[in-house]
Amino acid sequence: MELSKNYLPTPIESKWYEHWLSKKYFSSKPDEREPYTVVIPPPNVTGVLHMGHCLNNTIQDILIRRARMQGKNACWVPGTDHASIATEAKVVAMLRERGIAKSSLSRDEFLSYAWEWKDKYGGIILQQLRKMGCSLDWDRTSFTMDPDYYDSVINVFIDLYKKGHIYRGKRMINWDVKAQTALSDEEVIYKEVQSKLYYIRYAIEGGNADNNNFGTTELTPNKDYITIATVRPETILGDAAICVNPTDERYIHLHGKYAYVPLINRKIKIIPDEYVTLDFGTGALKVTPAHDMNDYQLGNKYNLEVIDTMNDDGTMSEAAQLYIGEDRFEVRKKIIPALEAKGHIVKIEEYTNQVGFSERTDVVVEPRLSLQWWVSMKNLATPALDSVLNDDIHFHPAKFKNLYRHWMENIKDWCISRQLWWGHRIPAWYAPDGTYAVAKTAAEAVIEINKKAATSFSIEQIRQDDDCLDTWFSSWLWPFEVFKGLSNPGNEELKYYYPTNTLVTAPEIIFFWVARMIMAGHEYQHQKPFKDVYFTGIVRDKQGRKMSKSLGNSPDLLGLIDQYGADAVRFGIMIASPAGNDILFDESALEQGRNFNNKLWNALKLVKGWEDRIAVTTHNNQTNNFALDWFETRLNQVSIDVDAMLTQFRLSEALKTIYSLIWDDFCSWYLEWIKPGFEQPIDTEIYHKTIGYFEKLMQLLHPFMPFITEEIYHLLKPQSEDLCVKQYAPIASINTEILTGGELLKQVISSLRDARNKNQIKPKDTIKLHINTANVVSYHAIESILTKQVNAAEIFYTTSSVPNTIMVNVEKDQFFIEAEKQLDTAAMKASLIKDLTYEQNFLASVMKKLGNDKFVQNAKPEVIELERKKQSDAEARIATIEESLKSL
RNA sequence: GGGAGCAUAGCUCAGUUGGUUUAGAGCAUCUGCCUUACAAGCAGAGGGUCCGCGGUUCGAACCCGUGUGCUCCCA
Repeated sequence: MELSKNYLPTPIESKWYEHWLSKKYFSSKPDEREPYTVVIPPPNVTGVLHMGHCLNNTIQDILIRRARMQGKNACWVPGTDHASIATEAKVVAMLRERGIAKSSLSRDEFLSYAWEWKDKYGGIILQQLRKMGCSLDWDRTSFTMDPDYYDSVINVFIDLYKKGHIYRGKRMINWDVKAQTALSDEEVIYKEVQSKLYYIRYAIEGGNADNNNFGTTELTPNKDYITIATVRPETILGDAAICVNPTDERYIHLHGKYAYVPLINRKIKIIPDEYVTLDFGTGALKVTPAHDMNDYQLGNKYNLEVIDTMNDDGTMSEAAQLYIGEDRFEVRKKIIPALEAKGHIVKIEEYTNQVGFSERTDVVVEPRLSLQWWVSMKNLATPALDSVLNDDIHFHPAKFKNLYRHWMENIKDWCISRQLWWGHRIPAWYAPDGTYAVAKTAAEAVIEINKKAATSFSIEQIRQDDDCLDTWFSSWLWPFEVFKGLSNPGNEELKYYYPTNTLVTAPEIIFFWVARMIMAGHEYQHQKPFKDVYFTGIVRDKQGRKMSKSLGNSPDLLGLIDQYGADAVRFGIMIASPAGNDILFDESALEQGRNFNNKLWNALKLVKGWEDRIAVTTHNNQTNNFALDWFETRLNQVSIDVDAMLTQFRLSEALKTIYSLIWDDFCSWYLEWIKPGFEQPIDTEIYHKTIGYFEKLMQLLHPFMPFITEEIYHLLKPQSEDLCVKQYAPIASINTEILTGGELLKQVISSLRDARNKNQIKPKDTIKLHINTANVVSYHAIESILTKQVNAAEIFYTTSSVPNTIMVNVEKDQFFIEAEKQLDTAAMKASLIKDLTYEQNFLASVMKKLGNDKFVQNAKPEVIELERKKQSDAEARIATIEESLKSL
């Protein structure tokens, strides 16, 4: 069979994915094996695959494939999130393109468009995950708005409400006065606007200013009046306080005093708070809790009155006292002359600021207080905090424990209502008089309402809440609801798969999602949802910027897979991504992955080329035994190391280790050592053992690069099973002596090659090698490897220096290279002196330690022992070098 | 404003409870090679004040303090 020059991934990848699917390797059913469960962080149903998904899902696939090969029942559950805000925004945009305004549609009409859209475009991302080789159990695909799931979300809302964990409360929202609807933050577009900054003076209680006529008397600033600056003068009618920085010397004497709001003469307090910046405006801030996010916070802190001066349509309300029923911008125009007439205006400045506009109607958004639904978090947080602090749930890396603790200890209540239609509709009903009830159906609600209300209402009179629940209010149920943990409580699958094993996610959603899943797990299953949480980093571009649409720096992942192959992409993203660290994505890592594929492919080609030349030989038996023993030991050692790394979630490091085992140890050393000469036969034992090693290497690498490893595994020899499900064999204990021998051999070869290089001996020119060693026997075992690797014609053993040769020292052994080449004794001497200096300095540092009484008294005996060994080794090396120098 | 974290080779990062040969890897760089698996390759080499300062210790990249610079999360 003819193998292509380079590895061509595309046809091979689709072939194997289809094969694995047809064999149902990814599908899992409860059985007697130990389960290993991972639930996918459900991507947005509208999403397309980006680098973040690629990283996250590659990691999950590595964990799942390894578990499967370890004999566990591996179950990886796929699915998507309805992503209320993002999806609704996309549907609205799609409708707009077709010339349909959301406001012209009924809720049901809008939702039917949304479902249509979801069925058409939703879940593309799941198809894309197949391209990456993800071994998900597709029969279990879930969606957060599946009928059962939807029901469970509503039931959880009702349950938490009944338990007293859900309540209604006020919150600042973005209000669109034209559409008369609340907007999510994402629907507000900030634009730079040329505004005016008005400086307005307020009379201070007990001063000489007449709030109704400032112009009449001589006034002293900050005694008779205080000046504030604002871009929204119409809101002064809602002022509840004036705030100054406590360190501001201009106002210290005014703390706790009162001032009067112009035009309406409301008495308001002057309060100190760090929130106010000293150098903006006059350093005095008017506080209007009903109409500004930050002022509302201040209002809460100081228990200020909330005076809502605006109606739903942007006109002034009765609470404003003046201009009732007139539009906010009209009032802004009118109020200035009114203030001027009474002498309140000090000056008016030009000012540029950011103003929020409605994405839908392009009118200025009004921050406004509104009744929203909240989850009280304190009780839910306690068990969720404990389970992480006491390591019932392990975070990787552990540094996120601190962050988690800090947040959970200062947790704030969760606002769960969203002014959207796409999502789980809040199961609350309102009667015209404001009485409300939480219930599954209108029929149940009307009964509840009539119990509470003064008059009796009919079912037609009550109206369901228009809002939907926050997306996270459904995804916090994900780890158990994908097994129908709520819709079918205590079922067999839930018992078998839950708690799941590992959650792989990004640290930026530790609070949005991870913490809340832990809470929901404890509340509804009385168990943690997962045992380990692996936090990935954020994938950034080469310059360290976040990937974003506007920067256009997100690579086209499917294009990259086409170009480099999925294995190469998986390699590239994993090779430098330790847990919790951001990844700077660079296409050169993908190239490295592709080159690695190619290296594997070529190693395969080499080995396949021997197939027709297998023979029983005695030739070089001893030498080849050394190569076999050494590589087998090395393979076992690395397998043990890799297993330990993966257990500790050090995935990147494990991959690097395997990469180096294959590229360096297997290809560069082992294969070169056993490679027969041109058209020479290969020993049958060597051949079959080499095939066996190659198989084991493919098995070790398979979780990281599933496609090429499966392909090579089958090309090595006819196989009765697939690598994908081949079980790892237990590893024999290892003989470290042979590893030391191998290291010495590598070092000798490298040093001799270096000497050849430096002395400009051409690769093709042979040398005669003389070895002065106390260990002749051990050199016999590696003699033929050495001969081949340094291109020696002959090897001699000697007990003294050989004149007119190039001298090389490795450890305690001396090597003399005899070549047809003029010797550069000066260079040789310089090199030896450099070595000598290094050794002498090293010895000096060791002697300094050993000469320190306190070190000898305090250090552990094994540490002292080690220092003594360093000393004797260094002394021996120095002696060897000095001897070489003398003979020059 | 509140909190968390990072700083080691040109770049990206390891360095596992302070001692394992005066700090390791990959990429990049330099030198020599088209050697019958692979130039997407082979063989070799060079490159570090472990951010600055102070402290603890027989011993610090690692622990403590402090300064500087950067990043992220929440508001």
